Amino acid sequence: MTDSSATDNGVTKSGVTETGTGAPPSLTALTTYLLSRVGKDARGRTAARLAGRELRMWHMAVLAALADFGPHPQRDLAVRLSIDPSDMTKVLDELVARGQVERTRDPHDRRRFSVAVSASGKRELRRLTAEARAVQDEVLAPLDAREREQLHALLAKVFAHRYGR
Amino acid sequence: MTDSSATDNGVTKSGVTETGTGAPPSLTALTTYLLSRVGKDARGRTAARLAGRELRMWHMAVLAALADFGPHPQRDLAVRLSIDPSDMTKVLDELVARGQVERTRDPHDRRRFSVAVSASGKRELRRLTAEARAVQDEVLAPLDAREREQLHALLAKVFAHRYGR
DNA sequence: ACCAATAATGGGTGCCAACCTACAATAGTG
DNA sequence: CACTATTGTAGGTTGGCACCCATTATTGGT
Repeated sequence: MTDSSATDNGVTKSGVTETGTGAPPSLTALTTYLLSRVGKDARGRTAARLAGRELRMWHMAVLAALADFGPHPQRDLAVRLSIDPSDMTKVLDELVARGQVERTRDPHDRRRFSVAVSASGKRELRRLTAEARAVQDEVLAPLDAREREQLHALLAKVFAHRYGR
Repeated sequence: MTDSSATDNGVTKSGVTETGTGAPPSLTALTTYLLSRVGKDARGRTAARLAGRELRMWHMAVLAALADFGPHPQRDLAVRLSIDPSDMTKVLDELVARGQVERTRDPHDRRRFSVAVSASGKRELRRLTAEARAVQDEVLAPLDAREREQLHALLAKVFAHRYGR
């Protein structure tokens, strides 16, 4: 209690500073800490790659959602991805400008747009997922195939519990 | 290729909108996607709790580092945690104001501060880790003890590969 | 005694994600 | 038709995080 581990870091007795370099064990002991560090790293790396193609995460998410589930009313797309409708507008503006999604008025309700991914959008999505997988290989480098499966399964379980239906 | 899964979401034929609600499979298939989503969630929740105590992540990291490794020269502390020295100054200002860390001039090099955690700081850290563990229980709820160990071990391996030593 | 390097600080910048509000067009409802 | 709700849009705010630079005090070297 009085005595912490007390390495008495670098108190420079004789002038030489020996700084430890690792992360605090009381943090790395937390699974959530590792989770957020590694997750942030992964996110950062993929974001960097997407930026190389002038895109951000939401663009990819939108393309993926449309490719996976088919056309959506714009609003429902926002709901599905839990993004603010006004932000969705901006993301779609950009994707439309690139010709990667198409906004068409729903004739039965002219307030609504039906949003669909174009052929070019699908191609883009394929490129993006390729990049993402490359990042994945970087990040999961120290794990062998079986370990990767395990990790994926565990995360999927956690993910499904809160976000999956 | 021509035919996506095409659920033709909510095209409102008769007025009823049936919006799917899950995340796109082509994303959830990526381990890095799960990693960043779950990680972000974990980070967000803990951040929220810390905010309840008027603190942010860096404050906790600093307290943890000092508790784990003993007093640091301020600059080395910044290096260890990979934070900009000027930002470290600000974080420490706040912790000092709360009486949770102590800045004392190193008598052998009066440019330097030696930073140490106070008793009150250690108490705070204990509260914070308690909060963090609570969050962890929320997030990892669907996993049993063995699965949690597995997950932790896998993440630790990944983490160590880039950040450790 | 002088000079170059270093520690800490103060005061910025830019970026991004999340959120919020007001508004115009359109729809359904009594 | 009058009224209310909904859709998409425009615009702006906020908070965090990561940087970066100029300045000041102090050191160590020569």
